[in-house]
Amino acid sequence: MLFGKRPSDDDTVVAMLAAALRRDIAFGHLHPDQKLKIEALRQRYGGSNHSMRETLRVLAAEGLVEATSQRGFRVMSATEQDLDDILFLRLEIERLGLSRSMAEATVAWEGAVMAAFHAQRHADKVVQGSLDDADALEWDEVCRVTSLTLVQGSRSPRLMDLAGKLFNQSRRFRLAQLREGQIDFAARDARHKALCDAILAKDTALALELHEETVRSDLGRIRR
Amino acid sequence: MLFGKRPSDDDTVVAMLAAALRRDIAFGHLHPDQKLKIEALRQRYGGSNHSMRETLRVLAAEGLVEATSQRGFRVMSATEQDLDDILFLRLEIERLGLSRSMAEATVAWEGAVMAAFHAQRHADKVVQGSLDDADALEWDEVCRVTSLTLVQGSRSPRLMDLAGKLFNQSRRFRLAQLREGQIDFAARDARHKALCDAILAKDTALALELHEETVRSDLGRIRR
DNA sequence: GATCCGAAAAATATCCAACTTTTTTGGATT
DNA sequence: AATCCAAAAAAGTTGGATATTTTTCGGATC
Repeated sequence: MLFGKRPSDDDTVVAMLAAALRRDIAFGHLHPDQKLKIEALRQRYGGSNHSMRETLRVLAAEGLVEATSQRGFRVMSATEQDLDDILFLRLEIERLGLSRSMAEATVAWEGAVMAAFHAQRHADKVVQGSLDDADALEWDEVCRVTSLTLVQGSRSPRLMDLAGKLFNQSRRFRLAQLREGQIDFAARDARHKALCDAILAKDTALALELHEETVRSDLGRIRR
Repeated sequence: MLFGKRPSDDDTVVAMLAAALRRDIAFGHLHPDQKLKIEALRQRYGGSNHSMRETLRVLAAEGLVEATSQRGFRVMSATEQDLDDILFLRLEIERLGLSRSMAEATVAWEGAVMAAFHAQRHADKVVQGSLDDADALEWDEVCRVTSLTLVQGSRSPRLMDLAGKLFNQSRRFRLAQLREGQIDFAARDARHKALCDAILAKDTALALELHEETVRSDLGRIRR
C-alpha cells in the first residue's frame, strides 16, 4: 500500500508512552527539572513500571530527560545555557549536513526540499492566528520535517539522527517563541523562499547563511 | 575522600551489564549484526529480562546496538560505511570541540591536556608487545580520556557527551587495528608530542591538523 | 524447482506483585 | 543552626505469567 506506515510507529507501548511524554515536555506540561516519579507517571500515562522505565531511558537518549543513577529521572533543564548549547550544536550539525547535501545534490533531494518548503508555507499559514495546541504541534512537526530534509541528502545516518535529536531538544524553546507571538512570519516566509532558491541555485554560502538565520530567529537568538 | 568514586559507577545492575556488553562488543565477542536474544544474554551475563532490556536500550542510545520495534536488538553493524560515517562525525565534532577549547583555554584545561598525554605515553608503552585483552582495554580507555580531554575545555556538555559516544562507536575499529599490529607507535608518539606542543603554543590550525591525523591513523584511514 | 501457505515454535513485549536497597524527609537532639 | 536518626518514599530488581508478533518449516500448489 502506498504510504504504508513504517514499523517504527506507535505500535508498542513504550513508543506510545514516549510520544506522549515528548509532547508534554515540548509544551511544558512537564516542566524543566521536574522530578519524574515512575508511579506518578504510570498513574497519568498508564503502562507498567518497566515500560515506563524503558520509556524514560529512551527519552534520556534523546536528551529530553536526565537519568541519574539511583535517583531516577527528571525533565532536562531548559536554561539559557541549555538553549545556547543546543543552538550551537544544532547550527554546526545542520550546517555540516546541508553543505554535504548540497555538495552531492540529487534531483530526488532537491524535490524533497521543494516539497518540504511548500508544506512549510502551508503550515505557517494555518498556525498563524491559531492558539490551538494541536495546530502548534502539527506546525512544529512540519518544521521538523523541513529541517531534517535539508540534511537528508548528506547520506550520513548518524548525522541525520543527531539532527533529529537536536531538533527535538530545541522544541520547547521554539514552541515558547510561538506561544509568545515572537515569530515574524513574514520575514520567515521570505527567508524560506530565499533559502529554497539558494539551494536550487547551488549557492552554498548563501544557503548556509540563510539557514542559520532561520534557526536563530526561530529560537529567538538573532545574532547581534 | 580524595578520588572518591562518582555516583555513576557500576552501582546498578543495568550499569554493570552495560559495561560488560560494551566490552564484549568492543572486542568483537559479540560480533556485528549478531542478534541479541534476551534469554541468551541473560544466561551469559545474568540479570532479569527487564534489566537486560533496559541495558539494551542504553546501548542503543550509545549507538552500539540497534533496536527494531517488535524485532528485538542486534549489535550495530560495522561496515566500511559505518566506519566512514563515524570517522566523519568524530572528526567534525572533535575539531569543533578542540578549537573551542583552545579559543577559551584555561590553565586548568592545559594542565589536564598535559596530564592526559603523559598518561597516554605511558599506556602506549605498556600495550606495545602485550597481546593481553586487559592491557588493550586499559590502553583504549586511556585513549578515550585523552580524546575527551581535548574537548573538555569547550564547556559544551552536549558536545562532550557526543564525543564520548562517537569514541565508543569507533572502539571496535580501533581495537581491531591494534590487534592486527597496524598501529605505528613511533609515529603516534611523535604526533602526540607535536600535538601537545601545538596546543600549548596556541597554534590552533596545526593542532587541528595533527589531531585529525591521529584519529585517522588510529582507525586506519590515513588521508593520502 | 520455485513459490506460496498455514501451523508450530520461538522470541518479543508486556504486566503484576513482591522484595531489596538507596534516597529523601521530618522531626528530635545537641 | 547544624547533626543525627528512624520512618517513609522512591528507585531498582526479580520471577513468573501471558498476549502478541515474528520466524521457521514442512508440505501443497503451480
